[in-house]
Amino acid sequence: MPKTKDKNKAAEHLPEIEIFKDYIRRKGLRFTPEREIIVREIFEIHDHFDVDELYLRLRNKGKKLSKASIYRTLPLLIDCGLIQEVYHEDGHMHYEHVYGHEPHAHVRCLECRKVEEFTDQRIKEIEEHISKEFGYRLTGLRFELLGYCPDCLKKQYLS
Amino acid sequence: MPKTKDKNKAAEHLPEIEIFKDYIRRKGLRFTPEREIIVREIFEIHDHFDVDELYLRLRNKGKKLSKASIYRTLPLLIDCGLIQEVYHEDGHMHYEHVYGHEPHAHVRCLECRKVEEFTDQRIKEIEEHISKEFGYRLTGLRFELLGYCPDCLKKQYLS
DNA sequence: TAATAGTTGAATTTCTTTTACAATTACTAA
DNA sequence: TTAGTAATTGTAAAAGAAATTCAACTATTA
Repeated sequence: MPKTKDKNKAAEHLPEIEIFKDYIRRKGLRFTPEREIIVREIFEIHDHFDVDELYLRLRNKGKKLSKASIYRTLPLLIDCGLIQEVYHEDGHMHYEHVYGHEPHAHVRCLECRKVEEFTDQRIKEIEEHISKEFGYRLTGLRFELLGYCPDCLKKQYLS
Repeated sequence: MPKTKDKNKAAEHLPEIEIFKDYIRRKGLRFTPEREIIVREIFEIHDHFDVDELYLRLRNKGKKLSKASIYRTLPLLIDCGLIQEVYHEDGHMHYEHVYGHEPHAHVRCLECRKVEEFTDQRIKEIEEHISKEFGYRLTGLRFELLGYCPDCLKKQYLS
């Protein structure tokens, strides 16, 4: 078997796909080609993404599936804990991977609109505190800090 | 001057109104009756709110102003730091007061959809850390924990 | 008091997301 | 392997939020 085939094989066994398949079957749903294409594409994006970006990436690769299918697949991926809504901006929702990512916060510059990620041990501590103290079973978090980045502060847009 | 008059007077000097007025004038904008009505109503709501709720509250009080005015006023209130977007749910944005409120997190139950607030000293510590370490000037934060509340866990919806 | 510039409401538009429906297809069990 | 069934798809339409256009109005300034 040629090497390239091996590579492709490896790509087919993304843990995300397996988790999705398990979820789909547990729910009595169907693992369709459309869903597979969408999920694979999402996990090739290594950044925040939105429906339009995902749709255009697929179109550019010649995959002609409808936006309706994307809109229908996203809640499934959220439900099985693979992705989550991160923030609503420019009139639509933005998503990010969850599986394999540590809980983290986003710092957003209100001037240049850049978003940076950072982790802090205290985020987990707070989660644990809430779980134990309030009796919640936590499945996700969104943490966003808003302000102005050093570059924009330097450029004297703001003082 | 009768006591009731004093009470009303006091209500007129809400610090939020003064902050809004200052902002409006600093920007060369106008403090109109519509804006005043909207801002006063917002600060009579002591909870998260959305455009529709605000609009209906005003309607029920016989204040007939347009949703367009609400949509136009909210960004002003966000810009001067009086309110912020908290979360996007049910297809629209929800807001909360910022002025006079300590930074806090929201815990949302994905089953009963209840939202609880809590504070934690570590939230401020993280803010300070980001400010100092990354050189940001921070103006706000959103912190949302998602999961299942003890009541819903008990009801065996989930195990 | 007139001129200027910001604001309002109503209606319209834009855009995101959801949904209805008929055709199609994945899965199940014989 | 092959029906039978129930879920899924794409298309188009619908629903809904938010932004915008525009003429009438109004606060502020000169």
